[in-house]
Amino acid sequence: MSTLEQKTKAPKRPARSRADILQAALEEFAERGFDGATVRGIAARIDLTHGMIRYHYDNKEQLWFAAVEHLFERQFEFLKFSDAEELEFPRGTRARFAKFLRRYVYYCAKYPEHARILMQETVSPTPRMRKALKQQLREPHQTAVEEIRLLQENGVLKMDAPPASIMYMISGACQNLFALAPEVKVTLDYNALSRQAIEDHADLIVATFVPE
Amino acid sequence: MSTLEQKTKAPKRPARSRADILQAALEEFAERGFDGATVRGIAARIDLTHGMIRYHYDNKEQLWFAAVEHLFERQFEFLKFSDAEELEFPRGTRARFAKFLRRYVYYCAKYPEHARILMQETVSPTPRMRKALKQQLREPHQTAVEEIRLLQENGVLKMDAPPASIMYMISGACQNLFALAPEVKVTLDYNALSRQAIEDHADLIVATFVPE
DNA sequence: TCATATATTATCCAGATGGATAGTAATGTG
DNA sequence: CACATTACTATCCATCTGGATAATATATGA
Repeated sequence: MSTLEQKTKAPKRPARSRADILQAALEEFAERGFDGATVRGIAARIDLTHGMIRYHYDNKEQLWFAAVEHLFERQFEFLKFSDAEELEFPRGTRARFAKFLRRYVYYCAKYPEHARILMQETVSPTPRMRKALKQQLREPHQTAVEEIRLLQENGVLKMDAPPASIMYMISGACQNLFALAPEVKVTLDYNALSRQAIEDHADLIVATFVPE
Repeated sequence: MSTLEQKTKAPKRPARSRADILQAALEEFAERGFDGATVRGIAARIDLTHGMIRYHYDNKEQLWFAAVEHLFERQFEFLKFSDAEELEFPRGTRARFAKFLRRYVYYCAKYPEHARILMQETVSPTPRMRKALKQQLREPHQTAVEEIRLLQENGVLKMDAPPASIMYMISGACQNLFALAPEVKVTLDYNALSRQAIEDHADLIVATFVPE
């Protein structure tokens, strides 16, 4: 029951939507980490006072949790296979895996803050953060591992290695170029977020991990 | 000219070495980011007062710079090929690339804070940090790209993709499992830093990127 | 129009932080 | 032993931070 939704008697609409605040929070947390991020800094990104943020969210940790929840919902929507696609691309097939990988590369390029936030927040999480990550990540990760096992059985993935190892190798291969895009620009003068670069990387990923 | 080194007349040896302080700084910066890290927190990790840190380093940014410099020196030493190895493994050969990749995986597993720090600090660096990264990263990155070009010409790397794309794909594939080791433990109950897991990942990386 | 629920502003506060400084302890050299 | 040099402690301070609260604005429904 978000305080941003108006209920029975609900005058005066908010100037900034819930999504605006959470996106600003994601960017601030991604850039500065949980401790480095400030409520005032998040507010300033969308011309709010820090009091307004605290009006909608009890404290910084709850805001972080809401932002991460928003992040995963958005990712789920982005990567989800439609009913038609589910029929066309059955689980465990090469075609499905290739399609998923390509879509995942597009996701990483569109929301590079995802990788950055996870990298920062999973280093030494507080008990509450551990719990949050368990809730948000455990199930999708385990189904991903199942899918990898299936792909191994079907001979699509020929690697003989622990599924966890394969999974993090591939996700790292997809994410890294975009999560470090500013570094790539400075050191190699390569614009990783250009349309062409994204397409090239998707091609490379598919060619590397789903050969033939 | 570090104030930690004793010069002509130099009584009273320091209780903590320069390397101790920089390692503590690296861990704090890796865990909490530049803004989130505190000088007092770094000092506390090795039982120093924050005054002592400021005695050796003028300010937080200089300390960060020294820590990153230390990081890259350590990496260079770790990955460097000895003279004997340079003879045995000429540039642009498959054997050299395989050896390098395996060594890089070991490095990532031993110093996971490396990937974390770069991920945090290259997101929106201040002008001074941009300059620092240029100085430390530009040259090694460009020689790495040259090596990739050579490997492509020699047919060792068969991928037809921009070298920057290949480079960040491979480094991400190597780093990710270890940089996110705490996450892997929580979500998949897989100990990425165990000797066996490291060896498995090195095998997987070599098999994937240097096939045959 | 007026009550009411929500949105927003303007403060205040205690604690932490980076930075500064004055003074003290230890140790090698002359 | 004195003295210079380095290592270290103990403070102090302005600023920023998360959090709290009281007053105000705005739009809707009765």
